[in-house]
Amino acid sequence: MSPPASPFELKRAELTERLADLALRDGMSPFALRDLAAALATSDRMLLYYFTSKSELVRAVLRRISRRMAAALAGSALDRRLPPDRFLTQAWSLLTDPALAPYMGVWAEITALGARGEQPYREAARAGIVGWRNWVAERLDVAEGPHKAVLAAGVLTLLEGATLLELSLPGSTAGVRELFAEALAGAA
Amino acid sequence: MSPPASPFELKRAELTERLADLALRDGMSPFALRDLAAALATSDRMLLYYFTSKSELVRAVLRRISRRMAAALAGSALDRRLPPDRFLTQAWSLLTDPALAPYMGVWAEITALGARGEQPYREAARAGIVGWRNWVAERLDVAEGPHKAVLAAGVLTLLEGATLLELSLPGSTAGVRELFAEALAGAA
DNA sequence: AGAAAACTGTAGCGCATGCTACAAGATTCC
DNA sequence: GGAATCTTGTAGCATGCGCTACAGTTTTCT
Repeated sequence: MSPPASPFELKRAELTERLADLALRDGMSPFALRDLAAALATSDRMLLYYFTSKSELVRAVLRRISRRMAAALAGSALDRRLPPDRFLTQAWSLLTDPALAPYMGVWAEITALGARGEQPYREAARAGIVGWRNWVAERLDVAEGPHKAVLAAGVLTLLEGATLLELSLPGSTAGVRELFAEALAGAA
Repeated sequence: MSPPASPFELKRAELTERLADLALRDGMSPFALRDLAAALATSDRMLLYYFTSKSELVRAVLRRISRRMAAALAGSALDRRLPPDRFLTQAWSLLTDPALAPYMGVWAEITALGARGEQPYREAARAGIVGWRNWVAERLDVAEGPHKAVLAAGVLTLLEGATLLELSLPGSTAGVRELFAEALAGAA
């Protein structure tokens, strides 16, 4: 899919991979080049050699995480079209699953920092939202049209709100999934 | 409501007030003592004298903002009980109003930083969620009981998701308010 | 083999941060 | 009026940050 991949690019890719691990574990905030280098048993000098600047490094890591997340979602049980209420239930379970918690944590960081306009997070947040919306839309078993777009945006709104609330105060959305599954089933 | 208020406390309160203005305008991230001091025409030395440490300063500002927001909401048109669908519509308009955008921006920062476990944001996020939920519950014209709690949490989930999505990508929740207003009306 | 290019280690610059030491004014209280 | 306390300015410490200069080593190419 890409040119033969030079040793430089291979190494850079490997570093990006391991940096993504760290970001998913600890978040993006405590990203300091020296600390990252220590965790990877290299030097900050090396990181800058392969990424030229920190913001470029962050960009690469965000891209990597986004791709990983897309892969995780693609490989999940949610691989076919479902009516809105059933999709909501399934997606809700999926996104609040502990296995995806690291991703949602990073996503929370991105949206909040992006909401404040900070680069490169703003850009990442916008791209993420569009990606999420498409992901939802592709899995909704609903006739194409404006209504479907609104439905997708609505489901996304719920999922976004729920993951953030659950991250901050676990249990604070108990029963909400069922509430809206019923509401959506009724509206269909 | 409190002891006579020493000059010290008065000055501290005034500083907190003006710091809250800055936080609402620029967010919490670029909070550096020297910059804040310059903006207030004082010195970082003074800020530390009145707040003893930066984290205490942040805590004071967050409290102040929370109180202001509560006051703004209490003084809004949303002062009586409404059925869920109508409340949702009204609250949605209120919270996405440009006048409240600064508050929602800070709130986004709090939730995201809190989701990552950073103090004092985590604490502030939890308190905020509980406050929001109570605010919603007090205005829902619904019979007391478990269903009301779920309903309040559901409305909160929608509002939380919508404000974040709108901050990151304005227009991304077009039509969603009406969608759920109908759904909630139907479920009642 | 020798030149050129790619890679990596060491050291440190310049800047920003939260915070402190110290002392000088200002205010209060007897 | 003088002592004690409250308030404020100046200067600077210690640390951490992103990043760079420079030199040395390794690899690649002809």
